[in-house]
Parts: sequence; C-alpha cells; structure tokens
Amino acid sequence: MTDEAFLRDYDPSAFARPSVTVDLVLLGMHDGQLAALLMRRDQPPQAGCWALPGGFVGIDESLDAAALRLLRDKAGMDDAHLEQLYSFGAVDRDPRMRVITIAYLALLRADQMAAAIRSGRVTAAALAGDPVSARSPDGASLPLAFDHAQILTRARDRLRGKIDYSDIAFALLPARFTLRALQDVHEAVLGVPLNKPGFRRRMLDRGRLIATGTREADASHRPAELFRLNDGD
Amino acid sequence: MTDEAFLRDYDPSAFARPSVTVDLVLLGMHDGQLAALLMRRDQPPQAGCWALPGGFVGIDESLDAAALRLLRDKAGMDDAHLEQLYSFGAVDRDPRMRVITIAYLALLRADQMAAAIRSGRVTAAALAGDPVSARSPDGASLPLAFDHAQILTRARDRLRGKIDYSDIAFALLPARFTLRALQDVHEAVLGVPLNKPGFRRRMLDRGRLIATGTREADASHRPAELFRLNDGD
DNA sequence: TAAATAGTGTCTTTTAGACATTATAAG
DNA sequence: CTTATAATGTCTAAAAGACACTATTTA
Repeated sequence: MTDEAFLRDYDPSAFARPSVTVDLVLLGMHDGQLAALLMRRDQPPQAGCWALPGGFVGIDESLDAAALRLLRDKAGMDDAHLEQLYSFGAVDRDPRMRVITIAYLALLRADQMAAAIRSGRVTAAALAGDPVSARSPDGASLPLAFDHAQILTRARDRLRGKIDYSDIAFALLPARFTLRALQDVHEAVLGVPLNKPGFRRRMLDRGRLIATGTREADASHRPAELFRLNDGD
Repeated sequence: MTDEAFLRDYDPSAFARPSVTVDLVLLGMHDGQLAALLMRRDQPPQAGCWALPGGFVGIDESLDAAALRLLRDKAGMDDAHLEQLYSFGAVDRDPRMRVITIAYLALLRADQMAAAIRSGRVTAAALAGDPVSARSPDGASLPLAFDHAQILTRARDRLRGKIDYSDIAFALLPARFTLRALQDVHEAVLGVPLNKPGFRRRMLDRGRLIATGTREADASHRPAELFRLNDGD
C-alpha cells in the first residue's frame, strides 16, 4: 500500500469511508434448545424484524474492546466467552448506508441468559435449520433483520465445528454440571441425538472433567453426580 | 442500534471513522517449504520491513470483491482459493492512522507462486516458528511490518486446522500430482514428518483421489503415479 | 414396588501409527 | 546390478458406535 493512498485518506471528507460496527451473537441454552438473544426493531428500516445487538466501533477503541463494551451495555455482563466470528461487508447489507460489521460470538450460561432476558433489552429465540431461522418460545417464527440470518448461521456453524475438540460447550454451562446436561448441550448444538455411554466415556477419557462428589438436588429420580471442568492445564 | 446513531453518522465529518483495508496472505509451496508472498516497504513507517499486500476497501465494493481485486493487482491472478481469515483492529496497529484490516487467505499453486515472483511485485518468504517468522530463500531473516507476523501466524494456523478435513491442500498443488507431493504439502503445513504408508492409505480411503494412469516424467528413479482430485461431488 | 434416570461392561467397527517387504524405474 | 523411490501387506493400538445390563434415587 502506497503512502499517497494513506495520505489522501487523512482527509476524511476526501474519500468516503464505510462505517464500522460490531454485532454480537449472544448464544446460550434456553428451554433445552440453542437460542440467541435478539432485539426487536421498532424503527424503519425493517421495523418489526429481529436484530443482533450491535453498535459503532469507536475511533480509539479496538474491535475486542467494542465487543466487550456492547456485551456490558446490551446484555449486562462482562465475563462471557467472547470470540471474533466473521466480518460482513456486502455493499447493500444495510439500506441506510455502507456498513461493515465485525460479528462476535458470545457464549452465555443459563443464568446469564435469564438475567439478560429479565432486563428486558433482549428476547430469546430458538435457532434451527439451515440456514438458521429463529422462533420465539411460543413457537412463532421471528423475521430476522438485514443479513442477520446469515450471521446467526455462521455462529451456529462455528459452534458445531468447535464443540468436539474445544472447551466451548462448558461456556454454556454453570461451573458444576451433570454429564446429562453436558450431553444436552452437545445435542442441541449438533442437532442430533448422541449415544449416552459413548458420550460419557469420550468426555471422561479426555481427562478434563473432575467429579465433585456432590449430586444434583432437585431431581425426582436418581440424582446424577456433578462435575466441573479442570481448566488448570 | 438506534437510528439517531446512524443519522449522526451520515455526516462523515461529525464522527471520525476508521479506515478499512483488506490485506492478503498469499501462501504457497516454495522450495519445498510453506512460503508467503511479501512486499518490501521502501517508505516510512517501517521502511525496509516486509508487509502483506493490501489496499483500501472501496465505498461501493464488498470485502470479497476488494480481496479479489487485490489478488489481481498484486499477484496477477484471479483463480486462487480465497477465504476471509480474520479482522485486525488494534488501535495502534498502524502509526499513521486508525486502520481496521480484514485479512484474507489466498492459496496459490507453485506455478502461480512462480509467476507472481517473476512479476517482481512480491518476494517469497519461508514461514516457520510460533509465532511465525519469515526467511528469504538465502536464509536471511525478514523483519515483518506492523502486526503482520500476527496475521501470518493466524493464516498458518488456519491452514493447519483445516488441512486434515478439507480440500485446501489441493489448492497448493497442480491439477495432477503425486502422492509424495501431496504428503510434502501436508508435512510443510503441519511442520512434522508423516508416515508414508499411513498417509497414502488415509488419502486413498477418503475416496476423493482418482488415479490418472499416467506417471511423472522427470524422475531419476521409479516414477510415481499422478492423481487428480475428484471435485465433482 | 414401580418408575425414571444414572452409570457400567462388552462387543464390534473404524482409524491410524509403525515397520517390514516387494516392485519398478534410471543409470 | 546398484540405487533410489514407489507401492503394498500386516500387525497393533487407540477411538468410537451400538446395545444390553446393573444401580440408585423418589414417589
């Protein structure tokens, strides 16, 4: 890249620049299904459609910092798993102006999901299908704004691709969890039922799960043992 | 995101916006090693350092279109494997101004590498280590500009992560290739030697390789059979 | 004691690593 | 006939799917 190109870009009005935003895909388990937290648009364009929480990237703010700020402002938390997902830059993705968005994937525990929903700023929508579509808890289909179906599909696919060899499933669970709950997460993300003994053995053979010796409390049947992740090494 | 935020952003001088560029990581095999194509900076800042080819994203140009344009302009080709890699947006990554770059990974065949080098616009640099460092063919270490070592490391890691389950290795090979050449690509990318019979069986059992019946020509020993990829299904 | 889920044992198939052996070309 | 590499066979170990079975809690 030549310095002349940079220099002429020093004058912000000489050449039009795209706006840059960060959008958050907040994913977690809700009612036993994989769900995203969405905001309802009440202004045109696309009023009535459901959108990802997002905002502009500040001129003195890194992309990661912008994602963290939005996580606090839109979902009211600051300790979720957060990773950059993909950048979307189709020319007409927003009818108002040229906007390039860097999408981030945030993984929430059930208690974080519940707290964000209680705050009233976001609503949970179950995700299914390919490409992904969103459904409200009562089963109604929720229309998605802009290219957000595409973004949600890529987020779901990222989760599917990484769940077998990474620790991301645990970001969707409390610190102590049963093997059944862990299997429920895997099945919801992958969209297929899994073999129980095989799943159990695969998880335990990995050597990362530590039995706590305590058991779940509220079950109306034999209670399962609670495990925690050994994130020390 | 509120419409007020969008509206105030309609005036480009009201709020400073970052510049947006696309940088290309052009990877291929060179002298039996994994190598990137770099440009030497002859102007400050970082004069004498080696940088990825890149350029601004046009206001009416998608990210993918900008990457394709740069592939043509900087490497003189338009049929390489091209995929978005990651976006880099640290506030001080470029000392001149705030620049967010969307990095793309391009995979080149040996003949494309050679043609780009002959054009004189880029130079091949072998990649090794973690984080990646660059070396010229004569063994000299090449200092990398800005955050480009970080970008190259992420490109190399993407290649490593996908080579076992995707077709990207074939993007680095001509249409017809020997199993030894395919193994050389895997070994260069992964940085470890592989077992020959096991590698051969794994590739053939996948059912994607088609024996052509012809053999390599220039060998001074028993010539190996040439295969091609079945990219039909 | 019935119901429901937790948890285990075992068989089989698949996959992959290691290593020895045979085959075929050039010089 | 020597040398170098191609190509194959076989043994073994680890991983994963399927399924039957036992164990333990609540109601």
